[in-house]
Amino acid sequence: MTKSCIRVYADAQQIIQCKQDIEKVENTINQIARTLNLAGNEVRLKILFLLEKESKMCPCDLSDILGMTVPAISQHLRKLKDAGLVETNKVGQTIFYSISESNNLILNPIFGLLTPEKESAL
Amino acid sequence: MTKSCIRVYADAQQIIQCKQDIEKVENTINQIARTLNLAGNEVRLKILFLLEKESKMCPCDLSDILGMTVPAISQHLRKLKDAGLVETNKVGQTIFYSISESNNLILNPIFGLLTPEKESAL
DNA sequence: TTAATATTTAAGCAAATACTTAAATATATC
DNA sequence: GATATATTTAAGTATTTGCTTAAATATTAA
Repeated sequence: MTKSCIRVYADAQQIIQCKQDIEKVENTINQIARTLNLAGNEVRLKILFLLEKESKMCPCDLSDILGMTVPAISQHLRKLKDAGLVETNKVGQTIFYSISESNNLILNPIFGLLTPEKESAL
Repeated sequence: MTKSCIRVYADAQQIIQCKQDIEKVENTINQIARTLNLAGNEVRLKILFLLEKESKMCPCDLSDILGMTVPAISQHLRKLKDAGLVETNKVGQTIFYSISESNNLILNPIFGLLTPEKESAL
């Protein structure tokens, strides 16, 4: 990164403006990226889909449904919980996970794509 | 994965139903996960945001704006192009990248979150 | 209290990721 | 044709990721 772009037709003003624009949304972009990164994994997206659909599930059930070991599921759930995407409710020795309302703006449009009507449009 | 869940209160019918439901959306989920995974990276999300905003940009400009080496940018662009999220238009020795229309359903709601009004709601 | 169930945590590891630097390719200009 | 610019490709590497297995924790039931 010693030299910068010296394209003949580079629009210096546009580049300066874009730098400012990016800086302005930097925090928001990073937050969205964090959420999308979590949802951008097959297993976790399935977990989120199931929680959205069934409203709550325990690690044991998710393990059964997705055909994966309980620790593997548990570790995915931990990531989702750390990021605030899901929340827990303990009942006896069972821990029910459910979608937390906090990241709705990001996740809801994605869930919307998994309804029968929309699905074919992809 | 030898034993399956034998929770006392497990709802066997629900689990069977969920397995079928997941199988039905398996392909769609995988496709969405692939796109979200690409967008779920700070650098790539910024690239997508800039392409959406400026309609087209070359690797050199993106390198300048994001303060990263050209090869680093180029490799991100390649991933986005391989997935069909962006497309290219060569003019002389400059290659302009732009958002491809194909994954709009997934990406547009995300871009919507980066407008001044919506941003604060996150 | 002992045994079983539900879940998490920890350690280990193979694979994927995101960068770096150097070299290759393609186009434009002199 | 020789040189400069724009971009890609390739090889190397440190870090992250997602699993595995084994052990720890917590709750229930006998």
